[in-house]
Amino acid sequence: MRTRSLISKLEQFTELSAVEKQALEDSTGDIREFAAKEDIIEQGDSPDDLHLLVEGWASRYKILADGTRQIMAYLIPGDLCDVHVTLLERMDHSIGALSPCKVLFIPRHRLANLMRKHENVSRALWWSTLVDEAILREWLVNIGRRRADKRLGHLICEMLLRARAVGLTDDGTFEMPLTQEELADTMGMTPQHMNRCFQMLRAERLISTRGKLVTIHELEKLVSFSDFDPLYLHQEGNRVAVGRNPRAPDAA
Amino acid sequence: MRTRSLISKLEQFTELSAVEKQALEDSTGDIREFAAKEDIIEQGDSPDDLHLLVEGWASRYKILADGTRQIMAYLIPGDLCDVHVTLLERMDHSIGALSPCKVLFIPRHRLANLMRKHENVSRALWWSTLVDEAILREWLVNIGRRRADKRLGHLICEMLLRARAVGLTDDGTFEMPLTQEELADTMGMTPQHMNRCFQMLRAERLISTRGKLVTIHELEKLVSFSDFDPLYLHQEGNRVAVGRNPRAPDAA
DNA sequence: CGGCTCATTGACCAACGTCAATGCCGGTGG
DNA sequence: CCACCGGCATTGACGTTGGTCAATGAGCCG
Repeated sequence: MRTRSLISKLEQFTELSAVEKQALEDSTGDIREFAAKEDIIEQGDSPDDLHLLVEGWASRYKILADGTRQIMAYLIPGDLCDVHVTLLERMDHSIGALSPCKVLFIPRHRLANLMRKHENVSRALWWSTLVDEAILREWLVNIGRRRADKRLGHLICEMLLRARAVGLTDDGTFEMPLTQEELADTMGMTPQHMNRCFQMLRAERLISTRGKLVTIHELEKLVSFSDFDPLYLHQEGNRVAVGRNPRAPDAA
Repeated sequence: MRTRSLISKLEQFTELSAVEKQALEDSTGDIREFAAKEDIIEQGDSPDDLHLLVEGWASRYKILADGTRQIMAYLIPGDLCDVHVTLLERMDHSIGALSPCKVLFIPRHRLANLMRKHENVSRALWWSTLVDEAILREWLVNIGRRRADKRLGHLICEMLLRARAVGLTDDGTFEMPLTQEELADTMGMTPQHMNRCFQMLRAERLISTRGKLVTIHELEKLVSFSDFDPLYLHQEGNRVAVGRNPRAPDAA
């Protein structure tokens, strides 16, 4: 099942029948691999296929005139890169692999068929784009109104819940294949300051790291430290979910 | 024509036939007025009608636990407040009037009919939500990566172009019915600092203000000062548009 | 004339950026 | 096996942007 993680995510919104799942699976095309730092889609492209991230992490980003970068979204397995772009002639930003990635290509016409035949799948896909937008809004809040250390805490909470929804967590620990520089470019700061933030969170015993593995010792403490409210993720049973794992990790 | 500004905006994306325009107009319901600072939609609501802003400015915002506010979008005439919410059970943020507003209510079932019958209108409406999302991404870039004074300059450029698209500008001047505090809550700073930013832009002769009227003396200077690239607004003939008025202001 | 909201000012301070090293670690060629 | 290299993490000193606090003014309205 190459669409396992997508389905796992969509089922947070609505139950899908076996037929629907199969139809989704049957709509998929090739899988292509991308190396870390490679672009999956570049600004100016107008891709013919929908891109589904199956493995690895990627980012939506823009490069400014002065060469600085702003990352506007993280994509993890189960996330779609460009559900919509058909309507805008060209991408106004790029999507790049943050770690080695596997990307599933879904020809647009097959997607269109799928969505026409399966109302339920169609709604679930739209739901996922609405959640993406909600996440974007929350990032704006995060950058606009929270201090650097809380900002990092907030992001870590979010990524834990998102990773959990696609079965990529092991209790309070998950892999976050990002450099501190990438995180800095996400949260509007410098790598040096990002580093200081990590040290604060570690000193407060809110998180610890080993390589790219992050572990959150007591999610509730980090949640309240970071003023995190999972409502915006629109995950079913959200509030309950902060505390335990709502679904058994999928078998690999 | 109560949908004049919406149509004016949509026609940046595609020409609409007289029949389509009429169908859009016929789908509308009541108009309601809101006073400045009044909420049009509150967090937690799940509205039955689509809300189209016809007059005045409104904002999408969230209030944080510590009482601070983050504004995540400005809505001006022609903008839709909640094209989608049907799919998410409840609003994860509020929409409030910034100035006295007139809001046109469009019953969801009529909208659904309209979109079913008129593919072209449907596409135009989706296009407008995609543009909203693109704007949101650009705001993230703005807050994340630009210094306070450029941030303000960037926003002013954007609002000029958006206002122009719905016939609300008079050359380089337009009404921006916002307090400095609201602007500060938009761009992640304090009102005091926002005030300093205004003074910088005025000192550089990039803008001047009289009451709520803002005038941009030479758009090109402000554009380059603010590192503004109108691509993200996905307005037809964008690049040309920075400089002259692409359409004659609609007769009132 | 108060009383309100909003704009403006100035002194001071903290968060965060800048600059310039240094350390760490995994990978690679010899 | 080991020296070296390159990318990333970390550190410290110091500078700047923007926040805080506390007034003062300016315009509007009953």
